[in-house]
Amino acid sequence: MSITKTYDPKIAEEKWYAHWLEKGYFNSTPDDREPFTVVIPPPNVTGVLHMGHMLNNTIQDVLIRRARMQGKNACWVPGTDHASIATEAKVVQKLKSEGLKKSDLSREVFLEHAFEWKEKHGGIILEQLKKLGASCDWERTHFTMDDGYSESVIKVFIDLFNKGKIYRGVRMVNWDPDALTAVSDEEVLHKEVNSKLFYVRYKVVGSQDEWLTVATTRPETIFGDTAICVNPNDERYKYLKGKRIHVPLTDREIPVITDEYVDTEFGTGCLKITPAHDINDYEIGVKHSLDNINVFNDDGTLNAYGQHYEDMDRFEVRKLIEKELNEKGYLIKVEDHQNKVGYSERTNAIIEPKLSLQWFVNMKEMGAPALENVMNGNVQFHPSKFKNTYRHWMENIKDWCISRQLWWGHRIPAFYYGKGTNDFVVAKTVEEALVLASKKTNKSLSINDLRQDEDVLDTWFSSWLWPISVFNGLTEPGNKEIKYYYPTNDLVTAPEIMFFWVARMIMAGYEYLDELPFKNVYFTGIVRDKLGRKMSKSLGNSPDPIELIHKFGADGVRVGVLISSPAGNDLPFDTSQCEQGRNFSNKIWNAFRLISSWEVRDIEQPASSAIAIKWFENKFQKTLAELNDLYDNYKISEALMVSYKLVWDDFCSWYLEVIKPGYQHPIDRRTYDKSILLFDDILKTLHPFMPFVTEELWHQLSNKKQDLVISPWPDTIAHDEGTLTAFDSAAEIVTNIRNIRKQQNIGAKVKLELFYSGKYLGSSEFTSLIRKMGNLSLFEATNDKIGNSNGFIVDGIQFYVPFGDSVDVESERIKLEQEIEYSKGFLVSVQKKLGNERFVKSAPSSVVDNEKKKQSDTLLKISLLEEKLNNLS
RNA sequence: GGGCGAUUAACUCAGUUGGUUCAGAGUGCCUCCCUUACAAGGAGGAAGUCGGGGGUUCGAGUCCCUCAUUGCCCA
Repeated sequence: MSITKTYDPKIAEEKWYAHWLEKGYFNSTPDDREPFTVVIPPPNVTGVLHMGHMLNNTIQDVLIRRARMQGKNACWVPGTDHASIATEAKVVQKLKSEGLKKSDLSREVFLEHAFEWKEKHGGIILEQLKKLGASCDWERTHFTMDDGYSESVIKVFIDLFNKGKIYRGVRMVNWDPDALTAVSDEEVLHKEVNSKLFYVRYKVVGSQDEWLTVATTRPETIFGDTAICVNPNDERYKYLKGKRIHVPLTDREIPVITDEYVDTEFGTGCLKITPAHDINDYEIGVKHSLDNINVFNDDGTLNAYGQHYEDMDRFEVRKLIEKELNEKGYLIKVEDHQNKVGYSERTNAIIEPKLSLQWFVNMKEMGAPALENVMNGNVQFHPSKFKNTYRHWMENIKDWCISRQLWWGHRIPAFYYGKGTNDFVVAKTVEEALVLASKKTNKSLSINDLRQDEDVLDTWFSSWLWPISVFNGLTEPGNKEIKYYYPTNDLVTAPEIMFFWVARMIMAGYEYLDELPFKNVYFTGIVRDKLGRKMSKSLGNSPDPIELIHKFGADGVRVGVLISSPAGNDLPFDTSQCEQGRNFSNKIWNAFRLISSWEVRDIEQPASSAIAIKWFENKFQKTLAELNDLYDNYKISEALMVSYKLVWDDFCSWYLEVIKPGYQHPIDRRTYDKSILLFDDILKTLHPFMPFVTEELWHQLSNKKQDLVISPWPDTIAHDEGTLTAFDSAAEIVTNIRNIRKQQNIGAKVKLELFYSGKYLGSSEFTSLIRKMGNLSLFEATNDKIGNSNGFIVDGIQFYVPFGDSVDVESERIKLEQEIEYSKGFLVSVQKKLGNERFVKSAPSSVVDNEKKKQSDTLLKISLLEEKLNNLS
């Protein structure tokens, strides 16, 4: 039987994923076992897998696979969200390429196109996750616009409305002039930009030639000015009180008002107030009962108030109006200026603050338990530093604008029967609405008198119910599944989603089930490229995950993304990490190849093998305990590193090298059988990270009744620290011998003699191991001082390797002198400490004893080294 | 402008309540080796004033103050 020299992931990946699915290992139904539930942060239905998903989902899969092996009923619920704006934009774009305009279509026809799009592209990302090895329960796949799910969204809207927690009102919203919809505060990105500050003079009404100068970044909003505001404490402008001002380019006159809001230092200290187009101005407008003049159309062009600029874009107008103001003598000067401008996260359009009638969720009441239960640790954040950010946001939370002027999404279940702001009812169906409306108006209305709200709900207004609604917790309250799986265990997501989603899921949890939605939140970092830039499609700096999987194998890529991504830290990604992962797969593969090449016979077990087994069993147990601890603390990349070193350094470099029989020699059965069991345990602990190669080898190593994916996680038993330290001493001796070989240019095949003076007790049972690994012909105690030899000290014992033919006394002398010098320096520092009375008095006795031991050890070492030096000839 | 982090080797990060030779790991780098599992490999090695300064302490990478740099969130 020949086994390929390098591991080929493709075969194993296809074979085992299909097998796992066929066996239904990923499917979960409630039973007696402890549940372990993870709901996927639903990716955008139109999305394709990017590196962020890779990181995120690999972590979830690691957690889920380990829980499954721990005997828990692991349930990972996959799905997608409908991503209102993003999807609608894509559909609009697609229609445009076919010569169709959204505005020419009816809502029904548009939605047909949208669903068609979703059917075609919606499943891509989930299929990609399978390539990664994601062990989701695919039978539970949800979509936020599925019937049952939609029902719960509408139900929650109605319920919150009836509780008075949802209201409709005119507010300043963030208007996206490209997408033609409002977006929430969280969907606006503020960026520092270079702009201009225009100094424009306004004439005082009734004066001959009296002017005041206003500084503004937005001269095009001049048509919407309804007041000039100065600080009441500003001496310069006290005389203006009660006067009226003429707005340039118009025939309007506006009052001068005073408000402490105005910063006397900024610009001229005179602020023009445009309540319809700036949130701060709006608030001042409300306070001073100013008019609102909206000068923009929804698409960002000016309306009739803009006079001859009507229908021209706001930024075009800014340029033209600068020219006109200048020509007509209104413009005093223009300065360069830096300010922050809001951009739409979805379309990158500059956000236009706009007054409009929208639906809001009152956050005050619902925010309280959501804040409290994170701060008190009921919901744990990993790493906990994110609690600060969370608290800051929750303490300054604003009401949530949930209406979107789109068609793709859950249509708001409000039905209007008149023109008044209050002439509506909220109901699940138009029939129910009719009953309510008739009651409210005391008139007999017909269905034709009712119009449903045209808008849909923010996508997050559906996905905040995700941990509940994937188990039908709202449509069938108290059902078996919601009782079993909820609250879920871990949520894995990016910090940028903390407010969009995490906070709101917690709110929904307490609002509807009076219970947290998940116990732990693991925040991943952002995946960045070598230059530190966030990986994004627009920059084109993100590798295609599927191609990476092709190249390095799913296991290799999983290792690659995990190896340097501690929780909450950004992941500076480089494909070389996947290469490292691939190499690791290969290393494991070759360990197997070595073992499987051995001929097994019933011969005596070498002492070196017996001790190696004893050592590795203890080493494995110690590592397992560490591993469990790291998992419990969500230190996933550290857990991987610990596993990596266990395999590479301990198992391959030491254990296998010790037990490896000579070329074309057989191995004894005891060692062989034990090695298979040890390898099995390793595969178990590696499985969550590298599911494919481990399952493959699990079966190749020996006949198994059970697949690895559902095999029990190894039990922890006490380990013997003494065996481990004894091995470390032995290893140190071997390393010293190798060092001497290297320094003296002695080949690995040349046998050496090793002598030691003193009592070598610590590692006596490791003698045979040292002989084998050091390739020694002799290893014994001596009372003679061996002059011409290379030497080293381990555990206070002097070791000698007599010089062979090639003698280099001088280099050995230098080495010894350096070592003595270092040891003496070290001794001085120790003695300084011990000479300090206050140290001896105040430090705990264990620490003092330790220093004393260091002193005596070092004294011994120095005397040994000096003796050795004297014996050189 | 307000708030919260971070700064340890060339890179990415560990470092629990201050106390063993505590200055670590992986990668990279250097040297030697195509040795009979693996060159996607083996053996060995160099590398850091723990951002600067001050303080508390017998003792500080760890606690406090301050400055610098940098990141994130909010306005």
